[in-house]
Amino acid sequence: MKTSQMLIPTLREDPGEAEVVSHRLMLRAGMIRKTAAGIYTYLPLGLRVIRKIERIVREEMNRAGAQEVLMPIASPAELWRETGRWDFYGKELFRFKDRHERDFCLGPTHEEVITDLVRREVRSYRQLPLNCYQIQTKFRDEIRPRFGLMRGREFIMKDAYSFDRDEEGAKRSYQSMYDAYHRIFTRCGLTFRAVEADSGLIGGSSSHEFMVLADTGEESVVYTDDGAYAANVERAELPPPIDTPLEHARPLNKVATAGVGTVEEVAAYLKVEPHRIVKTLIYKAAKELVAILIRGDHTANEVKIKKVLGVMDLELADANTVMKSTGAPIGFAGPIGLQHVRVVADYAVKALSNFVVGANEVDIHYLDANWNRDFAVEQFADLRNAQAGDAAPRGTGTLKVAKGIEVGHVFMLGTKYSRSMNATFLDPQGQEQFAVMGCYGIGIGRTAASSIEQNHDAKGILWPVPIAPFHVHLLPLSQSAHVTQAAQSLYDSLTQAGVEVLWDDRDERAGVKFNDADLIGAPYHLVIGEKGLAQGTVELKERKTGEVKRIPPDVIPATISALIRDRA
RNA sequence: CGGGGCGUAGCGCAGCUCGGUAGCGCGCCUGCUUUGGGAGCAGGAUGUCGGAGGUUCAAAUCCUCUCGCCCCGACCA
Repeated sequence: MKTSQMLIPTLREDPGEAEVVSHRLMLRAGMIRKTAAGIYTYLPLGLRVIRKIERIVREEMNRAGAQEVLMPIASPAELWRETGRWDFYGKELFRFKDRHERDFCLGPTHEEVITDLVRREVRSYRQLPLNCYQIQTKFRDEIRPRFGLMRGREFIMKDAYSFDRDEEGAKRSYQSMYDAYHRIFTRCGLTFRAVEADSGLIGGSSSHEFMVLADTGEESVVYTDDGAYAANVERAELPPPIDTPLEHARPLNKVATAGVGTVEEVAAYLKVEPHRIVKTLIYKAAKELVAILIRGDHTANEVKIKKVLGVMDLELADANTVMKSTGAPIGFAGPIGLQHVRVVADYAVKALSNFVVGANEVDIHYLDANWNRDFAVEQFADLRNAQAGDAAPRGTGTLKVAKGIEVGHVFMLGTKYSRSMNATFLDPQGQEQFAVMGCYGIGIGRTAASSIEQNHDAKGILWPVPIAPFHVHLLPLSQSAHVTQAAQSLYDSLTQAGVEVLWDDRDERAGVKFNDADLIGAPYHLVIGEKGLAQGTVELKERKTGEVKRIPPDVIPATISALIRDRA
């Protein structure tokens, strides 16, 4: 392709709206443009990358025995009402009505639609296992879309759904998708980690997230160096403390702590370590108020709290509610003397004695509080996020923390959807059974963005060969006849050899071409200049390393084909 | 939804405090020169100042409402 014939609107300056690297570079390289918040148009270069990733995904899905289908984007509310998700999915579901006032939504995921298909078409165990996938645009009206393709409201996703006769079969399907995901992200050139995850809104029993390790990631993962354990922080289970004898309890002691409310302030003011402070978080759990006790240096995990309390809705109480229920402003709540509020504490609190708590009075804290003497704890449980240095849940070692971008997620669904939608088949004994399901997603655009997060430098993108929009950027530095002729001949021979070439045929100065080429990030640049041609060579530059080789034009096609084959 | 910020030429921004001709850089168009890391000179085009209403002789500027966007927190591929 010639640059002059492609829409590649590169930007010299960073657009004001973009914060993270991948978003900035995709805009600057002319790959995407925003149409509305979280909704993007893919320009030719961006689309080429998307298509490359899709191709890899297709190949691996097919290899794993999944079949491609294409479900509708619009789906009727009835299906969603069957599983309860019409209400449960909430505001994130893009809803609309047709001319007859019937409710529809734009699909955020397709468990309902595929299960509806399968319950109609699958009668016998002989038709199972079945695994269908699609690559399609999804819609989720995210509270806060951000970071370009990283979190859009409209995005391209590969979603697959497996149906098996039994739990054993479902596990095999799950494993086969898990393995396929490994191959996909490896082929895309990403550094990633599969971690244990929570199954969230989709539901089901077990799940893994595929996390691309990058500082801009919105997720935190914990892992051990030996690789024996890796999980989303939200998910990582922390065991109860080993029963060690508590210190001798000192008398309870009230102290003035004027104007210091946060753990850091209290710690500094009273000269105690944050881990000797217990913070009391007042939550609204469904209709009732609950005090959650967490050690000062820990953070609460709302997913875990929801599970322990058995509620769906959980939010921190507002200032007024805290004032009313504890008698003091936020920052001074404590478990001692608290009325009409359940008290649930994290395991770590159980191992503490003589700690600091709020006194439910303005500017007052207690020193040397003890849970077994001064107040009643209804239950101790795992309520906090794992953090660096915690003991690993299973096996040996301590946990480390890293930031990650979730590019894929695999779930064991069990019979959650087949039951609620009555998707059954007849087993060999003629008995009706519910199909055992799994579902598997990959964010295609997010995968592209993640690659940029991991592969870029100050000048632009460094695409890995398999997903690069072009393999080679051909850069003739003059408009003279013999340079143009050399470019044409290289373009022809490379194209014939199956190499994808972007030919910068614009009448621009060398600097402009170099800078655009660095920005766009094709793995190889071919520079054709008068000087080189006079010596019978052109320059082959590897974008990533900057390494330059001067090579006679006639051996270029073979050289580049070999390089690309090695890295594909 | 809560908190913070921004909407002025294609892009990046100034002008707003203190009302009075709408500006700068880059890009774009024409010509000449130049041509290995974002050229020089000369000439030129481009604005409902996000929108609506109000105050005023006069509004980008002051007031009210509204829409959009970005950033920080609770959701997810």
